[in-house]
Amino acid sequence: MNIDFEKGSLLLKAIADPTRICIVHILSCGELCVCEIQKYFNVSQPTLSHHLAILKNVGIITASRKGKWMYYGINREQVKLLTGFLDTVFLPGDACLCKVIKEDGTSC
Amino acid sequence: MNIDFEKGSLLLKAIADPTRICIVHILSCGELCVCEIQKYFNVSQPTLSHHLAILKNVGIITASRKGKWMYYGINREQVKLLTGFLDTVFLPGDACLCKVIKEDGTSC
DNA sequence: ATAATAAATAGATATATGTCAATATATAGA
DNA sequence: TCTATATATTGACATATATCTATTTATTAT
Repeated sequence: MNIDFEKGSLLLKAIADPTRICIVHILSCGELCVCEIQKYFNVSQPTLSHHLAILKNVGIITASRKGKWMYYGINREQVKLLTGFLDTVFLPGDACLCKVIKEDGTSC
Repeated sequence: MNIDFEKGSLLLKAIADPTRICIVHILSCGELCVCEIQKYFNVSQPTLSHHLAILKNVGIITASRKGKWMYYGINREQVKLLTGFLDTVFLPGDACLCKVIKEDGTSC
């Protein structure tokens, strides 16, 4: 069970933005369409769309069209992957990469 | 108990980098000096110093000089703050900001 | 078909970030 | 005090990111 720091970083980067972390917070109570989400923020529609695309690309939110509206919602499975990743990262022990040295001499 | 998305984002940004998340992982087993940490990575000494400074600035790692060496280690309290922040962000319920609208009409 | 609404894409721009080489600072030992 | 070692700082540069306006695409209703 190797830790994928690249993948983990992508997940973290996706939520490491004030607007995006607030988006997922708002969505944690249930699905919302873009125009509903937008009421909570002071950003343009394209900017919001951009943030939603970033969150969706890493799988932390889902998107489903219902008529004219695109509904976004939290993907709890991916959230679990994220928290699990963090747990592993901060867990000391025999599985830590400080015990492993790769061929090039490094370990990460 | 308000959620500080700006502060949370700073914490997340600090670890949302492949090198830095690996640094904290390595440090999770115990304190190490810079030259020991460097063995695990393929980056220059100034670059590593820069990453360590970022992690230290948000309080996720500590620094203590011992003679010529600067030892860095995990700050478990700050890690708890981070995981607690994430728990709150993803927790649905009455405390969610989707129920709150500020004066300017937004909520985040 | 046409118009209206919802959302995404394209293109531009300013700022932030990660990296390195060169240099400076700090500490210990001779 | 001089030298060697450990780490930090500076300055430069390329890439990534967040944001906007303008436009396009998708869907529904008239």
